[in-house]
Amino acid sequence: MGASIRRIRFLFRARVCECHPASGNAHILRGRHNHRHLPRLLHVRSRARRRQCQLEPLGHQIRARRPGIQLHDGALVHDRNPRSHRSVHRILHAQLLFDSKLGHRGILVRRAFDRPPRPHPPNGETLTEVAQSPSSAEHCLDSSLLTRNVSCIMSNVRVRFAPSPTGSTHIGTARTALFNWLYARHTGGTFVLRIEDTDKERNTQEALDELVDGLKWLGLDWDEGPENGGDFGPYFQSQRGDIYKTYLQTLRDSGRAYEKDGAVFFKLEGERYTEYDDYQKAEIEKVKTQPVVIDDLIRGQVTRREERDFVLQRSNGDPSFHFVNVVDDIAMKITHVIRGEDHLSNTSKHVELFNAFGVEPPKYAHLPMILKDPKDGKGKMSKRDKGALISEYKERNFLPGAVRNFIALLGWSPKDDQEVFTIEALVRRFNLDDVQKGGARFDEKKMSHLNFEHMKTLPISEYVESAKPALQKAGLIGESTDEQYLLSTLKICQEKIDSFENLPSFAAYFFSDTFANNEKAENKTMKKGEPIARIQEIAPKLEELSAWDKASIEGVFNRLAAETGLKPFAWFPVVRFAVSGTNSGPDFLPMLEVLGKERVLERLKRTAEKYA
RNA sequence: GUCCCGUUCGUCUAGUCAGGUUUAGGACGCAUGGAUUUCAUCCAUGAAACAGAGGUUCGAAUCCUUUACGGGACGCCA
Repeated sequence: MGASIRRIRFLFRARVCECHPASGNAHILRGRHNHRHLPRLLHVRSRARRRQCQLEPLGHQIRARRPGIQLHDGALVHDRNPRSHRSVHRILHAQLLFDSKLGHRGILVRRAFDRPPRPHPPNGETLTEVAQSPSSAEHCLDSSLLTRNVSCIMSNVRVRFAPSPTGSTHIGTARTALFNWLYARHTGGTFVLRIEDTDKERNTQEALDELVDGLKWLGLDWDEGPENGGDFGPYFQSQRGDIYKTYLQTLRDSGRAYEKDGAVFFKLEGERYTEYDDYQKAEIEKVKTQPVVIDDLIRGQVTRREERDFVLQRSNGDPSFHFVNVVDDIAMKITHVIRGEDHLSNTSKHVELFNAFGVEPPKYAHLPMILKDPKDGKGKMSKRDKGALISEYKERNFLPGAVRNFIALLGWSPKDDQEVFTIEALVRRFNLDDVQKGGARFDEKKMSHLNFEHMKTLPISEYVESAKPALQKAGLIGESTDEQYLLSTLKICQEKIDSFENLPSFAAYFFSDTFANNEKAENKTMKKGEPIARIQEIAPKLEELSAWDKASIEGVFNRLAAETGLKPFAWFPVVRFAVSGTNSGPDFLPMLEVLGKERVLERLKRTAEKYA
């Protein structure tokens, strides 16, 4: 057992018989898809389902190419190539699709480990088939199994999030934190929070508090760092002065650091010359160094050359960013550095430092920038741009899960059609391989949409809790509000309203008798036809009702409709307007039921008098 | 200015590494229509992209060259 899979190729043949409405002819869609075409496959499936056609799987094969993956009875047991995570997901995902969506039994096909990877496509290869029971594929997908298997190999992963608390927490900052956290959780590694507060002038306690609050709000925790401690502390750079002194001395001893104008500089190796620099507008000393190669998990190999000595310690005695960053990464045994692309050009400095210390640099992953809305100008998103601050979403009562989901999708893609992710699914699926290279632009509409998707699936008890702050802020609920009434109100609002921010205006009339009338709705319903007659017809019948539930209320409207020959619709808008002051809201009958007989009758009466 | 990174519908993206199954897929947004019952909900349908030019190839979104455009860095900020 334990044959390693060398090539994953997911082949699929489907026969879809669809009756084309125009021609009336049945025709056949036939497709063979490799693992890159999962979306296509899903599309065919959903189209078949929509047309109520039959989808007939003709068979499929999975072959694996990537070295270092082993499948053992369908389970992942070994993985040493980081790129192969993606492949593993594909296998698992493919099986899920076949087992649960298509109702087809998954077949895993693999071939011997020692076969040459070429030619492609392989002709006439003998494939060994290993039949999988559907349950075993499900078993593969079980997150704990995946996490456990991956973590036992990758548990040496140590990533850090190293913010500088100089202001409000920015969405890009939050994303860097999230990606680091996801990578740590996905691999079973360690997530370190390190505070880069070497600039005493600009760091504030408030900013630090906000940062910590923001991370917690997003559901991110850290294994080592402030509040939690750890073996590599302290985790505030301002408290690590002695460590930096020691490391600086090492560089001085080896002749890689020198003092000039009271500051300490790093000494690059190579021939020195002076040149006029157009950017500095001055004659500057430069060094002909050997280029350094940055091994970037997202961008591949990036070659860059550092040509000027840079500061390690400022003349006031404080160490500089580049220096402390590298020293801490060494001292904290960081294995992967995941950060914004704006650091890519700094990385050559960092690699030079790692080399000077004789330490292997970590793996780098430079995330694409989040760009600002062109309306707001050009360039990367800044703290002043609309929607840029995490605190803003918190204040606007966005769900943290939705915000997390959205920023995860800013630069990362699961490679299939799924968009709504729980935090567990994110951990399971996240991978640096699937991070985009190009910059992403922030789309507020999509953020709201995702928020709505999360709101819809929230269990009602959590929904109520999440809704409370917004309602309280608007003064609609208080100590005396009946919990049961609140719950039934929110239950009928949940599927209709797309943000808690809009909830007060949407549902004010449930909690207060003094709601405003929507002018447009008033013109539409009260200024034409005979609205008062409709109210006067229905009110007495509703009053007679002994049981106040949806069915009984519906019965009243239906009976009246039968008597008068009108449709129930003749009364609905008028009654809705009378009780709510608008023409939109939750489903009509449940709304009346929740409002209660007393409120409904009172408001009908009030409206009839007002418009008489 | 120098160096580095990037570029698929308006936006987020799939497909690019291993060229052919693609009529370039999905989602948001937009438009139109529908849902005995309003609607900010739901459903259906539609418009909408491989930045340009060369090359390699039987075949290029995919490989190569180049131009354009966008982004980043160039601090005793982080």
